Formats: sequence, C-alpha cells, structure tokens
Amino acid sequence: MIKIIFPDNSIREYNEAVSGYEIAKDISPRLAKEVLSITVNDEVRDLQRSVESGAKIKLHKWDDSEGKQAFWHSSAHLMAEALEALYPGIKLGIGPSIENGFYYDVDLPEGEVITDADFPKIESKMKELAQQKSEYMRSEISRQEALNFYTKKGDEYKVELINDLEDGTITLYKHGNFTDLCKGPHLPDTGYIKAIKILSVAGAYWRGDEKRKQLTRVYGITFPKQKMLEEYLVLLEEAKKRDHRKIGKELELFTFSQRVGQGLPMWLPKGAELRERLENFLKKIQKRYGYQQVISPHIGLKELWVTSGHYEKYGKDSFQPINTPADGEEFLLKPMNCPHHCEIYKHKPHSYKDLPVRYAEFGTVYRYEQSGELHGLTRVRGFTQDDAHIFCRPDQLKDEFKKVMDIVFIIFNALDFKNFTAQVSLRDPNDKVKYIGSDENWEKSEAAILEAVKEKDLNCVIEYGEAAFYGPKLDFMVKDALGRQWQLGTIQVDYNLPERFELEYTGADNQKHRPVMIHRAPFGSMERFVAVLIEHTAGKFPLWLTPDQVVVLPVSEKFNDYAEKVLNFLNNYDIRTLIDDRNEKVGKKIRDNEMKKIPYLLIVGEKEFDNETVSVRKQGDGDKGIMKLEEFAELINKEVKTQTESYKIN
RNA sequence: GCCGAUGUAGCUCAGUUGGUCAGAGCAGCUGAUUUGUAAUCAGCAGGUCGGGGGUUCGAAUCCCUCCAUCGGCUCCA
Repeated sequence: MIKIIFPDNSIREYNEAVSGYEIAKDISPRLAKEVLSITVNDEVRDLQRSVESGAKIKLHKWDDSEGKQAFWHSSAHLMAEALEALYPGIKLGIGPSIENGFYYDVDLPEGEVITDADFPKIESKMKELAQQKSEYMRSEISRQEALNFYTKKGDEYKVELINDLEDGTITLYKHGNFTDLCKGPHLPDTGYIKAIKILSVAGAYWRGDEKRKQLTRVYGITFPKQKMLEEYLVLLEEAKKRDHRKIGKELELFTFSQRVGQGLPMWLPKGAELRERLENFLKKIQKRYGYQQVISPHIGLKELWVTSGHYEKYGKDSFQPINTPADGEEFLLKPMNCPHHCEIYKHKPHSYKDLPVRYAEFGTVYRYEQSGELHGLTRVRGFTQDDAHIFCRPDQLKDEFKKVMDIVFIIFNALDFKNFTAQVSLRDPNDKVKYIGSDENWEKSEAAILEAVKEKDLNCVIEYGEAAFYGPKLDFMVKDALGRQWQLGTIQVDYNLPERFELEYTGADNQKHRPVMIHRAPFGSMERFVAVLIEHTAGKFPLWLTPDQVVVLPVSEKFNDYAEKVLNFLNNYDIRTLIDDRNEKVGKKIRDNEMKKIPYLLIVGEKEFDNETVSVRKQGDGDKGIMKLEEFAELINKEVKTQTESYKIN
C-alpha cells in the first residue's frame, strides 16, 4: 500500500506505485492538465517519477514558482535542441530558468553568430519540436559514463561541469534527439510549451569568469498559452514607459552630453529642484538624529587613499591622478568622502563623552566605471552620495547602527518603497586575503550587524563574500521597472579606517582608544535614488516632492490677470504654482499639463473670476469641482502634511 | 573592458534592391482664433542623415574605423 500525504494533511492510498501525474489525474483531469511539477518530501521532481509511500507531496501549477521553473527549464532544453539542429557543432554550457524565462549559454561553431534576426528562425524550430510532444526522460548514469558521453560528443563545458559534481551518479534528461546533463525537474513532454519568444542575445563569460571564453547567451521566455505571452509582452512595453531615462528626458529632469563625457549626468532645473527637496528632507531628519553637516573639497592628495587602502584596491581602474607643477604632488578626484571626514574628525581631540560624532555631507564623488556598465542615472561616473560617517565607541556601535536603520526606514516609508530587499554582506570565510583588518575586528563588526538586524526584526538575506574589503555591510535593494535590482541605502561597519588614520578618543580611564566608524548612505546616491523613484512613480511624484504642484489654466487671455492673482495667492501659501497662459484652448492646456504630470490643474474663467474660485482638476482623476481659493490652498497643504507626517521622529 | 544591436531635425519616427530621399507628426516661431475639462487652423523655420576614412559616375543606404546609446556578461570602494 502506497500512502500519499497532501499539504492539508489529507491522505490518499494506492495499491501500487503511482506517479505525481497519476495522483493529479485522480484528483481531477483538469488538475492533471495544469500541474507541472511536484514536491516530494522537500525535493522538487518530475511528475512522471513514482512517489514513495508516506511521502508528503505538493503539486505545482503555473502559479507556483516551482511550476514555472520546471516549465522554463524544460524550455531551455527545447531551445538547446533547436540550436543544436540549427547550428551543428554547437557546444552547450548551462541553461537555467530565471525569474522571467530562461537562457542557454552556448559556444557557437567558428564563424557563426546569433543576432536578433535569427530569433524567428529559432522560435519556429522550437515550435516545431514542441509540437512533437517528446517526453522528457530521466536517466541516471555513472560519472564515468557521463564523462565518456560528453568527451565523445566534444562538449568540453559539460565535461568540466561533470568533473566538478560531487555526486557519484549523474542524471541526464533526454527528449527527442536531445540529451542534457541536468538535475531536473522537467515537464512531462514538450507539448506543454505553446508560446515561445526569444528575447535577446548577449555575451556571457563561461562560469562568470572574465578570463575565460565568452559564450553566447540566448534569452527566451515561454508560456503554456499564447495569450499569456501576449500579455507579458504588453507588460514589458508598459515597463519600458516607466524607464527613468525616458521620463527624465520628457520631464526635463536631467541630461547627458557627449561633450561633457559619458556617465556624467547634469541635473536640469526641475530635476535639481526635486533632488534638493530630497536632500533637505534628509538633512532635516539627520539634524534631529544628531548629525552635523560638513563640507569637504572635491579633490585630495593621493596619499589620503593610499592610507585608506582604496588606492591599492581601485587606483588603477579609477580616474588617473591630477598632477600639479610642483614635483611629486598628485591629487585624486575623490572617489569617496571617508578620508576627508576622518581628517575632519582629527581636527581636534575627542573625549568619550563627545561620541558619537556624526558628520554628514552630500559629497560628490567620481569613479571610473567601465563603459559597458554605464546606465542612465543608476550607474554613472560622477554622483553624489548622501554620505555620513559616524565615529563612535565600540559599546555604542549596535545602537548607532540601529538608529541608521531607522533613518533608512523613514525614507523608504515616506516614498512608499515597500518592496525592498535587505542584504547583510559578510566576508567570504574561505578567502580572507581579499579583506583588510584583523579577524577579531571582522568578527565584532559582523556580530554587531547581525544583532542589530535581529533586534530590528528585519527580514534579510545573508551573503558571504559580498562585504566591502574593509568591513561588512547591510544594503537595501530596490528593483527598477524592468526588474533589475539596484542597491540604494547602505550601512557599513568599519574598524579599519580608524586604525589607518589613527583616530582616537580619550576614554574615562584617561587612555587613548580607537573609535569605530559607520559609513552610511540611506539614499545611496542621489542619482540612483531619483532614477528608482522615477521608475516607481512613473514620474508622478508625491505632491510634497514634485517640482511643480499646481498649474493655473486661464480659459482665454481675458483671464490671464485673474490667473496671475491665483498664482500670487498660492505662492503666499508656499504652493509651487505655474501659469499656462499660452494662446491655446483649455483642452490642449489640460492635455499638455497632464502629460507633464503636474498634480493639480486649476481652470479659471468667468465663473471663477466672479466668485474668486478655481475649478480643480486632479492629475489622472479628472474634474474635482469648484473651490474657493483658501479652500484649495488648504487642501494642498493638508495633502503635503499627510505625506510628510512620516518625517516625525519618535 | 567583453559579446550583440542601434545612431536620420529639440522629441517620436518614415526613407523599398545605392540614382530629386533629405521626409512626417509633435515641440519652436509668425499670424488668425478668445477659446470651459486630454490635441483650433494656416504659414514659416529646423538636419554635413553620430564623427572620420573608403568603394562608386553617384552613399542616409555598401565596407572600415572611432564615438555614443541600448540589451547582457564581468565589475561596483
């Protein structure tokens, strides 16, 4: 008797061996059609495999990520089969499922390339193969058999993968004429794959190592229904409309110029205003949290970064030193602000009673990012960090760290960033030479972060080997419109720099002690933060933040004077107001200003002039009726106040 | 930096196989209109077709090269 346990603890019994597919079919034929994979005792498997007695199972459909993974992973195999057919002699690397679809890394025969023009060809080959409904068949072979198979085939990448596998047995999956080294699981057959789209092609280094050969990575996505593919493509188009590079141009927030240089953004008046408002917002919070603003120069002697250790690590890839007529003088455009802040700390002796000292600066820094990496405002060569360095006693570290976390939360709250991920980055315990500083200090810093995170009950992932070279950190990441993840806020613990700069304070024991430093930037960089903010809001910024809050639209030139009066009235309430007095019809003015994403439009004509009122229209929400001027001003101020209440510090 | 693609007026885009192919809409300017809740009409002006080199009688179109941008990879103090 075979006993199967379902997630709700209900039980089904069978007389003989039964597969996941058969179980689904027993429940309902419709479920059998939709189910894609099965979890058996925490292991995700193919539906065709027999389930052992007493197993806890869960069936996965499209809506489960396990179901999608099996679907896309099987699609990667299908694409590999098509590519093998289209490009004889092709060698295969790896082909996993990803968040949206799948890819396969392939080494094309000499002289062959895949370009966008080849996508339809690949798609139709895949469709043709899918329609054959070839079953995905799993088999286990020994390591030696697997090695022989791939050596004979000449697939050196698979040979390398097999050599690195720990297991004695290797699993292969075969469908049609295609066999791949693979753990699975897979769909029952290729017929499940109904809609296919090859999305892009790119170079990708074998095993992510830039010293090794670059393979061709083909990205694709598939669906069980054509309609789902169409919906996905519409979604992609919608996402592209939120692209900060596009909206930044449309709303005149920032620009780039070839003459100025790659990756060097220039903030236009509207963008500068927005950014300044964000900066002032943070300054206000920081003041309440005991920070002091400082200002430091944009360059400094190279020695500063030799001392900090950054020059050794990043010097050769950075902007080259600026030389002066005097012999041996070399300055660096500052790639970070910490050494300057260390020197500011050193301008006078500190007592333990003074600590923590918190120096904040919107410091513009320059880093020579690789040209292929530059991307709108999210990856640039000149950017402004909302930087601060906290110098504290070791016993204050954890509390200070938690206070910084609070600031990050205040900001994310105020701007409605709900879907962020938090990541604790620790050093790689197997590769300690990558990092500077003593084991003891590393252990202390890592413990402080982990405790702070735990006490704040922050849900986060822990990544080993992702720490900065001088210390561990907590990063906050947010996705852009196309699902790419960007690091925004960062909090880093550093015992190293105080040592290198010989920072001290006098303790209660009248002895010299070394402070601990926290580097932190809640926004991260103003450029990147604004980019992500644009994508999240699609350019419809919250009222408190948006450059222009209100535009007055006189219905004809006769009412320009009254519009002027409305403008002055609102300006007296600190409401950022414009007039659109172009010689256009009101419909045109509404359209244009809606597209500029201005939150409130005020239409004024004879009726309004007679009664000292305005006709209010809210962005995206149409006509809101007529209001007295005072009434409207109050409405605006109330809305701003509601949005900014989260500034309050507990 | 590497792989692939793209580059035509401020913006969005047309330009079939090299031969009046330098175009359109929006924005701009001028004029008419004096407008009531998402595009009033007309006229004008705008480009060495990313830069440079080459092939050709002739290049936006073909080739080379550089630059920039886009999608990835690697990197990200």
